Amino acid sequence: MDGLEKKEERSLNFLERIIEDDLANGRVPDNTVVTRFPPEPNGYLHLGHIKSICLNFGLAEKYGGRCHLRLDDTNPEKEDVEYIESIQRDIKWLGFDWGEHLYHASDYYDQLHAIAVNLIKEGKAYIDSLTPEQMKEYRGTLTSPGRNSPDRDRPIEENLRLFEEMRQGKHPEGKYLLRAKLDMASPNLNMRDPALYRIKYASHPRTGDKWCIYPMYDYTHPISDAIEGITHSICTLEFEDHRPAYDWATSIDGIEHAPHQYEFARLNINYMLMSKRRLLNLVKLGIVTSWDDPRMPTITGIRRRGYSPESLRDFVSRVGVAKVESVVDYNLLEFCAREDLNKRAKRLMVILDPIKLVITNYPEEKTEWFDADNNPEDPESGTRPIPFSRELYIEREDFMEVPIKGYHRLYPGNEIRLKHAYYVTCTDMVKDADGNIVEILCTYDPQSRGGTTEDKRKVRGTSHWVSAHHAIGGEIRLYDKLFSTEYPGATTGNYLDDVNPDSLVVLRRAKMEPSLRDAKAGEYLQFIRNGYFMADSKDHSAAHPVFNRTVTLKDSWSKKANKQN
RNA sequence: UGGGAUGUAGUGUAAUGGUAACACUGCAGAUUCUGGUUCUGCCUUUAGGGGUUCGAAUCCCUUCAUCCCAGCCA
Repeated sequence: MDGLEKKEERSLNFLERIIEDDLANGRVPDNTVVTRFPPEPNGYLHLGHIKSICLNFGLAEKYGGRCHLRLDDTNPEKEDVEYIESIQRDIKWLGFDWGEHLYHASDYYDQLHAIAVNLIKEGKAYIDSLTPEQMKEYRGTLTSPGRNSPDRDRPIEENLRLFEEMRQGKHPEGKYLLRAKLDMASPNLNMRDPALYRIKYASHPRTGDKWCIYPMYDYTHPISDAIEGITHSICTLEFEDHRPAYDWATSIDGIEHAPHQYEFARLNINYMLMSKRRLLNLVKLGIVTSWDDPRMPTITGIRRRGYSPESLRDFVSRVGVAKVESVVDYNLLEFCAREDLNKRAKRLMVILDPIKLVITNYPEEKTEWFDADNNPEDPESGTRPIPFSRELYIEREDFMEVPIKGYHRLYPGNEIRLKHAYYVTCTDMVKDADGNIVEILCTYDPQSRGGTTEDKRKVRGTSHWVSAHHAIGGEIRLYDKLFSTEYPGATTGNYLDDVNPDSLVVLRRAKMEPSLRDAKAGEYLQFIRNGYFMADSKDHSAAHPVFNRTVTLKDSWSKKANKQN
């Protein structure tokens, strides 16, 4: 109880404060907080979007309101149904539900058009025939004001006629533009007569060829928010300069409901890239195999890698939300993955880099079955039988002919425990002609059956193992960070220079517990002492098992060992 | 004197005029049938300067630093 209450006491972030203040002062219609997640369907959702999703859906949930999913599809040149579908799949996987409230900016094209016509009639918008180059020139610069377009005072009737002709497809792309009549001298460039509609002969994923004029973001987004009754429209910092445009659009005559825009800092993580454009580039260049390559920070990629939605949501909540540009440490992401996976992952024994171990005093044909814990963290998880026999595989790094200081695994004369099974002592080894160790010879203590002895003598090392006769083969994909520097591209200016050449290491000689044949994508696994893994959703099969490493286990030994050498 | 925003341990985020704190990282140690987990401890913080105040991370002035904006992208 105490713990729960303390959790509730956690201080509010700035958005929660705004909402609670609005609620307390009766500024929220029907006391219902309405937010929206408005992705543009021009790429796959990534970790950065998860923050926005959690914020928007989380805020609505916390205050008993609702959150809409609105696809911001105003630029048919870049958008695609592939993305529209993946976005919905990814949000659902994260565990959020927009219920009936799935919308598209394109749902409002008719209304948007009618409002634009009204604007023209009121003399608040005009058709401009400036070329893009001229537009740029007339716009002025950051430090100097712009100039009015010669078309700014075009008669209303003519504006109306030209806008209609634009709609009917009577003019080529770029010929005309509908612009709001605001202030060319504004220090805010977004207010220097922003474009409202442009001509684009592109077929739209939803409206097909109905339109050849498409509305711009600064016009569409705020009005869409207003139409849907959004109360709190939250977006990232770079839209701060657009807020005056937002406020202008939501105060157009006839728009009753006026939502407000609030900005927060987008999520950045070191060693990662978080822009759709650059992620798309990685796919196009073949640096990764696809959008769902397990090294990608896309939701679909992280999912395939083996992260759970719970750990991702936990990550976002730990990151917090503020208005300061920040870079979150990659370590926090891995911490969240491990913390979650530790509680839920099924433990299994897999030898990544096998070396044979023969127990010379163990009967040749005998097989014993031991019960292994499925998860020591979860008493409910039960046990599974694992076969043991005279010939086993252990991890090559679990043996050293000449042990370094502090090494308490297997070496000549040393006794270790084979997890769940017996104590074994190394008596000898077999080498090939080149002097490479090819086999380790041991004796076992029959009294240590099950992994403990009556005399309670201590063994410092415990190794995992698989029975050579029963083991299955398969492919293990060891993933690491896609970039090897904290800020990809920081030194050379080209992020491609910092791609980590070892971001994927494929192991094909691994030996696994037979039960792994039945593993399925979506099952959280821990290969004991090696890390967390998941069957690959595309390539895994019983005939050819394939596992992706989600994240390693924390490893305090290799650090120590490296320091010594 | 273009506009807008932001500065709290290495990294995130609290403290909203009253003892600067939590998490991650890092470093020690204890426990452990995973060198995992768990537990304990340690390190390091209010951008600078001035002012108001009994008292300032918080209010005021000022300096500095960083980020965003000149798409018919979102």
